[in-house]
Amino acid sequence: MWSMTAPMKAAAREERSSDTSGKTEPEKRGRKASKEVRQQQLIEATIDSLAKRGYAETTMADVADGAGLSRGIVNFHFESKEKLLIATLQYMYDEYSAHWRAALQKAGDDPARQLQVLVWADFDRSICNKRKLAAWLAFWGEAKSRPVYQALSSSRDAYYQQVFIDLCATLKESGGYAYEPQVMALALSAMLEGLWLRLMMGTEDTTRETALQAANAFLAAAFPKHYG
Amino acid sequence: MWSMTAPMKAAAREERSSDTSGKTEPEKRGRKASKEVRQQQLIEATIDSLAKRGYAETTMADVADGAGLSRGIVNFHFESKEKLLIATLQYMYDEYSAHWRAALQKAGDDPARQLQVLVWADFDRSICNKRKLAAWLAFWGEAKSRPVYQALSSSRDAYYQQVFIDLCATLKESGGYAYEPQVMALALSAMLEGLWLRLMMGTEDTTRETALQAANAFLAAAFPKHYG
DNA sequence: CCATATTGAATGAATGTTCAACAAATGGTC
DNA sequence: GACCATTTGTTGAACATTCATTCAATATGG
Repeated sequence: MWSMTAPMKAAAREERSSDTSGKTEPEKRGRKASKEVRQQQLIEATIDSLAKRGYAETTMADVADGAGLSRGIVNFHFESKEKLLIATLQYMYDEYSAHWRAALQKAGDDPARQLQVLVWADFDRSICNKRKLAAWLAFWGEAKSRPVYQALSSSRDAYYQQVFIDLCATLKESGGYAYEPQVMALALSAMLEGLWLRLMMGTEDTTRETALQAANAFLAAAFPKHYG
Repeated sequence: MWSMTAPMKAAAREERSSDTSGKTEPEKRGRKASKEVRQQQLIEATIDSLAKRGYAETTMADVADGAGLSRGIVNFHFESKEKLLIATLQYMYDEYSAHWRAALQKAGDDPARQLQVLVWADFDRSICNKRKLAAWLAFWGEAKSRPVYQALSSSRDAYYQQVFIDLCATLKESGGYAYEPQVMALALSAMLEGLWLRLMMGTEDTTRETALQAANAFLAAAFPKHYG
């Protein structure tokens, strides 16, 4: 439903876990905002709640409170709690998707640079912040037992993976490497997800900077001719 | 509480998601089993439920049913639902911990072989199966919002990470590599967790075999003198 | 004034916890 | 070994709470 509808506007907002709700926004807030504005507001409040309380403890009341609205409002805009959560997941999926596609677009034609840019995109502040990562992880935890989530829950989808494979294949040819592109692409994308996981868990020893360092070390090791 | 108490017995059982409960076990089952047996039985039923229904939908009734016992029994052996879940997480943590330590013990003195063995241990059937992985992910999804889980939820703890760093440092010296041991250790362990994640999600393109292939490709790229 | 949005109390279902009754094991005594 | 008392384990119904959902009343904007 909300596929690709202005996801970057929200992305540019970065972390907003400190300000408790959308109240401070310049949008008309008190009552009678447009449908789209209210829905996005509620989705953002849902992400807040997922990040703060986890999936299991996220309640409709908490979402409504977080948005500064009344209890029944969520069932009006979204039919049920389940649909709200699906819409939220779709929203994050679209945002992530649009982000790496835009980055790739601007990267130019050099495949080595394209791969580098994709890695950077993963650790961009607009995507890779505690709030969003926590929300992703909350969904992942429920994905296997909910078929509806499964398709959307891996932010890196089949197409993303294919782009990785193609880039690895191109680099292999131009650099004369020995690996299988498919295998190396899996190793690389798995490492990116693993670094996300570390950041989500919030262990002190992993920051966005050290994660990026690790990713670069991997690139240098796997493609020494290109990133030496 | 259950730290290190015979975790391998359960590990050897492998996947048991098909047989619905512990009923078929030769242990005395009908009534009045020993405290430890009942607790382990309930923990296994909890893992089943987490894997099948996810964290949010796991109920005390489902756990009791899964173990073939009555409703009130869980509150007798564990004081509350929260304590049952913590005990379950502790149980899995201990099992994982004991598994890689035992593998490392048997690996001999060659650091290259030790690292290889640690990677293999991660994809051993007793540890790396759908049931256990799903349960891990269920806990991870709740970890950031629950301080109690945080320490136990990263199966790979600080000590594990230090072992990785030390091995990377040793290999760097003997192979004359350029990377920073700490950074490469992070990249490697992140990739392992990322591969787990892929396996948990159950996407068709990643199996235990392809995951192991990817891990080996990483080792070969990062330590060409040792795994060429 | 009509369509649309919003409120907040009422409702009912789901679920964790408690507990009194009951059953099985244990151990001591004859 | 038989008997009984005590401890320990188990059951299932009752209870209290939390929460998603519904909806009649109300407010808003066009």
